[in-house]
Amino acid sequence: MAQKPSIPKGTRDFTPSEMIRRNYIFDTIKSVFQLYGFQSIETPSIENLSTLMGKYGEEGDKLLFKILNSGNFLSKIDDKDLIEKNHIKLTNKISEKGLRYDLTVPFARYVVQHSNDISFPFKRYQIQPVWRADRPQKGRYREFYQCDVDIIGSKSLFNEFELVQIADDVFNKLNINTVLKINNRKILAGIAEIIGEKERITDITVAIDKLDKIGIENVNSELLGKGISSDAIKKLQPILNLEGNTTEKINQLKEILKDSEIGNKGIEELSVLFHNIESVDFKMEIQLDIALARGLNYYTGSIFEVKSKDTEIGSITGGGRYDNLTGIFGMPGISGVGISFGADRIYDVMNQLELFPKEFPGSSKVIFINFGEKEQDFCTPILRKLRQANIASEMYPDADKIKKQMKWANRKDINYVVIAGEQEIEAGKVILKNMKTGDQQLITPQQLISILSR
RNA sequence: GUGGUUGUAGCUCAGUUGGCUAGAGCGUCGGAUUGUGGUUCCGAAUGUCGUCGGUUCGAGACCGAUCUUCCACCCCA
Repeated sequence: MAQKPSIPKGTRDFTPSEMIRRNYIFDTIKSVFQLYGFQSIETPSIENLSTLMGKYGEEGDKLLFKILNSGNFLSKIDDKDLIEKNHIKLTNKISEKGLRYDLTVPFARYVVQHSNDISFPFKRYQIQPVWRADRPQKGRYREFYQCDVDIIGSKSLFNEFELVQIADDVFNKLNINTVLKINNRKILAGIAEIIGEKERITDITVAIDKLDKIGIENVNSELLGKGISSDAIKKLQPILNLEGNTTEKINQLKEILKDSEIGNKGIEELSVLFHNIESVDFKMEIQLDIALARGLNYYTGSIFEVKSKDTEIGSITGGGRYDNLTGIFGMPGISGVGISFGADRIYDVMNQLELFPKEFPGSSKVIFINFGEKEQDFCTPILRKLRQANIASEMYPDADKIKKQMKWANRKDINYVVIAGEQEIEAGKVILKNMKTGDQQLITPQQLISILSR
């Protein structure tokens, strides 16, 4: 072998046994989505950069994978631009397409583009890979799958409630212990307003998002470093120190935010959502978390995040409401809300906690040992009948040594082996061997089908 | 993007202050058993020591670059 081939940083190959587990996650999530009446769509991997840029904040733009224009992309570039080395300016001229960064923005684009064919509210799910030019770490990949569900064209908070139930269902089915954190962007906006730093909402939310991780002292010093007035930081302290259950927190916020119109709106929304949540039993823990901010710029109302309680992997699901994403594409006044399940992180959590079922129906139920041409001819019609009876079955393709064939069957976790050599064929029968128990019996092909049908 | 870290057989990893022919376990393959896997026993194969360059009589080990891994920051699923 010359040079070993490799794949780009932050990407992965998936082996058959990994795919069995990944598909288990995808299938579970998909079945829950369908249970709630969502329909699937797909969009292209690449979008026009004009669609993607400016939707994820400054940081997001940097993390977009950009695709070079075809042909001689330098032919129309001024020497001046090259010498200047302004990479942002130059990038705009040599690249007009990029890999999608999430599924929500392409979805908004899709909705605007297909608005004539959609009857709102539109409920869609979408399971596809996304790409981010981030530096990889554990649980952080450059190519990963998101499983998005969104309802667009409805302002009702019942949609938020549905999404919370979907999250609970998914993680119950996957057996993952989770906590769902809920907050509302309008409350964050209200807080910024009340403390007199209305314009600095992004800096403020980014800082208090770290409260859990770095503690109140460090949050304060980060805010100070960002140029937030010490007076404002002082006013923020009681908010960061909110305690009690959800109702108590909401009541305190009502008092704190009473002079902020947007803050009041946020509290009203939260109250409605939590009222709904209290009407149903949930297995996951659900909490109001004032410190939850979420980085994506387009959220305007409810925001969610789900964390696994038993690992350090970080958030495995996130989402929120966006009031004007379609507006950017020329179709204002359409509100949407959605959440996104991070399949790869869910995989990592389940793997780490050994939550995958022990046995998967990932392989054939039965395999025919191949003794040679004559025997193969004898088995072929039986094999066909088995498949017509919906029994996953296969024949080993070469007349290799029995030992090798048995070993191969064993490694593929195939439960039954059919042995039909000269003696069996003469009797018009086959040997069925149970690989778990080692038992074997001489039976007719008819009996074989009825036994395996059970 | 900033700072650090890692790379030796298919996999997990040893390899002393630079010194002869680079090792182990697991797996793979062959045999014991030419019609019976998973257990047991016996045997075998496997490496441009990530890559390129440098220092040295001599480099898996030291230096530089590059790629990759993981970690922190940033940000996020």
